[in-house]
Amino acid sequence: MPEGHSIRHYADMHEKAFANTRVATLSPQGRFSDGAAKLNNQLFTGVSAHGKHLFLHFEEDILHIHLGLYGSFTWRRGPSFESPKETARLRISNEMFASDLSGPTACEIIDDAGRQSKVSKLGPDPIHDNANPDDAWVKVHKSSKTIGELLMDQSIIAGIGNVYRAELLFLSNTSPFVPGKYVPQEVFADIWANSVRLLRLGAKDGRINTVSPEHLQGEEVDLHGRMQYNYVYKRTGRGCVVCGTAISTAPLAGRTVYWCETCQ
DNA sequence: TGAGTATGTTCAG
DNA sequence: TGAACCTACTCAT
Repeated sequence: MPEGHSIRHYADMHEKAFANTRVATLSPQGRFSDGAAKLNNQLFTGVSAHGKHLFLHFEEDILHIHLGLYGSFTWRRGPSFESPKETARLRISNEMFASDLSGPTACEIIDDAGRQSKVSKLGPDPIHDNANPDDAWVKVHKSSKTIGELLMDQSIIAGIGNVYRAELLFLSNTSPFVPGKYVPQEVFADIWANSVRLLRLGAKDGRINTVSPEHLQGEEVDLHGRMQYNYVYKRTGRGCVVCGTAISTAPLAGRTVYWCETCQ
């Protein structure tokens, strides 16, 4: 479930579980055997993250992980662990915890120059305390691309994906198809402020929840009886949480965008 | 059992 | 712009 909030969540988990301990690493699936051998028995020194990129710091190396669309971590608590699945790219463990990584787009050993190179290609990450949206605003304000495309561009804002795109645009009552240059500055400021708030909330909860308490009505449950967590994302065939209008969909920036034609 | 879908990125053309 | 790639889950047959 990898947008920026998940990466922050996983970073925090690894920090708590492994920081300042010596870890064992192996690659059950075999596609990262050399890397796992190099990391094995190193001191785990800390974590950093920017947007959807996770960096695990070891005493000699940095492990760069990007989960892509399918990647995930499975956590196991010791002192005795279940064996990792055969599909696990990497298991990291100490005496008390194990994390199993499967399906990542990237799992590679880099150095600090490599880390800086990757981060330099990314826009500000709203989840960071010192993130500055000024450059992102300048890029949006100059662009003839739609705001729905721009929000998916990691070099403008890092960490937003298809769910947050749909929800942030809904919360600012903005159509995904408005060109960036026609987005008012106060609307962009609203999108940014909500991204800061919702990415942090998602990182804390470990899942995306964008719906305000006043909209969390008892009847707002999905087919499985679970509470409603999104206003528009994947609500095709159901009504907008606020006004009841059927949710529209269209491909935009290679992904399906969801919006309410009345509210936005 | 197989098709379809998914919160993403990169590279070829 | 489209295809390729990585995995797990749901739904229809």
